[in-house]
Amino acid sequence: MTNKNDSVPVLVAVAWPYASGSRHLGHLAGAYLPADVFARFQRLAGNEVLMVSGSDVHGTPITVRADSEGTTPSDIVDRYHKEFLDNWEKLAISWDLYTSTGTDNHSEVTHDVFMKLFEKGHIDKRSSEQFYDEDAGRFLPDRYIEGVCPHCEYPEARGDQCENCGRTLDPEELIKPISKISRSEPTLKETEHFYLRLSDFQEPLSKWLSGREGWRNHVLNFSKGWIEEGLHDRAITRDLDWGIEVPVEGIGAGKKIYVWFEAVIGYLSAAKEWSKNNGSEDDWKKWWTNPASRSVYFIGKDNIPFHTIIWPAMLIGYGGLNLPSNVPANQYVTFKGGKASASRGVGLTITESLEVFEADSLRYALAASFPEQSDTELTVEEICRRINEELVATWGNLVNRVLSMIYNSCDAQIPSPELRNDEDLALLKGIDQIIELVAEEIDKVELRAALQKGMSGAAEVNAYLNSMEPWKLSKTDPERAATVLGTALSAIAGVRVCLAPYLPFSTGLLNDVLGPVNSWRREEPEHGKKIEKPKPLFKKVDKSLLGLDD
RNA sequence: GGCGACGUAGCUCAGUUGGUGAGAGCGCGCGAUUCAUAAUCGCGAGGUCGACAGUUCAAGUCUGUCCGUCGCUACCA
Repeated sequence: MTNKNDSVPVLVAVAWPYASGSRHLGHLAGAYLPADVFARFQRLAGNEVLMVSGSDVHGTPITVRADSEGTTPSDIVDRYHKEFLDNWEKLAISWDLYTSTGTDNHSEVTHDVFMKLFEKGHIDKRSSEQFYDEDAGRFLPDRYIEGVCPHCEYPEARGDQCENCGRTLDPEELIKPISKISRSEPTLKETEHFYLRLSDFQEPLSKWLSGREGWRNHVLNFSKGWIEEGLHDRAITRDLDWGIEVPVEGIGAGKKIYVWFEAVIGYLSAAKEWSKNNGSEDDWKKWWTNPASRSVYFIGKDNIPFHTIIWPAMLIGYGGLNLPSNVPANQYVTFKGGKASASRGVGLTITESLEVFEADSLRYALAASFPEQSDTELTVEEICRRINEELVATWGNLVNRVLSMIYNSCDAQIPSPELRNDEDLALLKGIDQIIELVAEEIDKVELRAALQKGMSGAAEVNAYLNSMEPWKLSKTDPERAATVLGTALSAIAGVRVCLAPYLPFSTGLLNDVLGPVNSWRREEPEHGKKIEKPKPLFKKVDKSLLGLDD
C-alpha cells in the first residue's frame, strides 16, 4: 500500500458540470462524489492530490436557455455556477480548484493547445454549407432550425433530432426549415471551419487502449468500438457568439471554438490556474509531465469517448503530457427505470436533495449505490432506507452506544488499553485488516464495495460488544468493562478511518474525542481523556415528513 | 436500423481468466439481548442465475437465436 515514502502525485480530474441547469443526483453519484471519495482517500494515504474541475460555461443549451428566458448566457452561467458552488460547499466536495471555462487562463491554454495542434497539422481548415439566417445575420446551430420531420411529418422537428419520432436529423433534411430566431427561412451559405484530424490518431489510440489494464470493461469496450468503426475528423469551430475565440487571423468574424474541444482542456488549464494561485507556476507539471503521476478521470458513461478517444488524441498530438491512467466512468443512476434528468423532472436535483437530507447521509446513500458496474435504480425510499437502516443503525448507533457507556460508566474517561486480552486484540487486528482491504478497493475505484467493507467493520464491533456485554461487566467487573469499552472505541477509531473519505462531516464530529483523521491507519485513542456527553452523529430521516414524490 | 450494456433471492446489487452444494445488504420469520437514535447480535426461510439451443468432463461465467430494459448514434457534451 502507498505510504509517505513512495508518495505519488494523483490528478483527480472531474467532469465539468454544465452550467445550463441544476445538476441532479445522477451527476453527483456518477462523478463528483466518487471523485471526492477517491481524492480524500489518496490524501490520507499520503499521496499528493490535485483535484480540479469547474463549470462548463459554453455551448448551445446555455444559449438556448438564455434565449428562452429572454436573458443572456452569462446570466444563466452565473446563476448555475453559483448554485454549484453552494452544492459543493454543503457536500464538502474537496476541490483543490473549482473554476470555470470562462476564465482568461482557460482561453489562453485552449489557444495554446489549438495552435500547437494546428502547427503540427492535426487541425486543418475546410469549407461546408450551413444554414444562415439573413434577418438575424448569423449562422444557425442545428437545434435553432425547425421544420417538418421527413420521417413522421411532425411539424416542429429540430435540426438535430425529431422529438416526435426520435430520429436524428440533418437540418438539410427538414421540410420547410425556418429559423427559430427570426421565423424566416434560412439559406444555405458556405462557411469555413477548423477540423481536428482525429483520423490521424487511429493507430496510436488503438495501441494505447489495448494496453490499458484495470479499466472497467464497459469503458474499454465502448472505446474500442468507437475506434473500430473508424475515427472521423470533427469540426472544432462553430459560427457562434458565445464561446472562446478562434486564435487564427482571417477566418472570419463570429466564429468560436466548439465547446467539446475546449471543455476537456479544462483539466489542463485548471491545473495551470491552480499553480499560478499557489505561487509556483510550474507546479502543474508534477501531475502532467511526470510519468510517475497518475491521472484518474471521474465521468459519467455518456462522456466516455471524449475522455478515452478525443482528449487522449489531443494530448498525443500536443505531446509531452500524461494520458489518462484510468477513466472509471460510472453508469447511470436511474429513477423509475429512466436516466435522471433535471430538465425532464426525473429524479432530484442536488439542491433539492440537500434541503431534505443531511450531507453525510446523502453521501452515504449515494456511495452505497454508486452505479459502478451497471445502471442502478434509486428512489427516495431507498435513500431513506440506506440512511435509517444502515448508516444510523449500524454505524451511528455503534458510536453512540459506546460513547454513552464510556460517559456513564467510565467516569467519562477514555479507558486504558493496558489490560486487553486476546479477544480484544483479535477485534483490533480484524479492523486493521479491513482498513487495508478498504484501501485496496478504493485505490481500484471500487468505492461501493469499499464502503460495504468499512461498514462490516462497524458490524464486527457491534458483535464484539454483544458478546462481551460491557453493560453487565460494569456492575460485576468495572475494570474489565472499561477495557472492553476502550477496545471498542479503538476499533471505532479504525472504522472511522475507512469511512472518513465518505463521511467527512460526521467523521469530523468525532475529532473532539478521537482527534482528526490524518493518515490511513487506526490511531489509538488518548486514554484518560475526558469526553463530553455524546450526541448522535446522524438524524434519522422521517419519511413521512419528506413529502417527496420521487 | 447500427453500436454498447444490462436482465442473478421480495428490493438494490456482487459474482476475477468456465470447476467443490450460487453470494452480500435490506426486508421477512424465529431466538437472544437491553448499553444505545425501538438501535444490536445469532440462526433460518427464499433463486430451475430472462428464454431456447449449442460448445465442454464441467457454464450464472463461452457461442448463437429470441424476448425484455436502458443508453448512445457523433450540432448535448
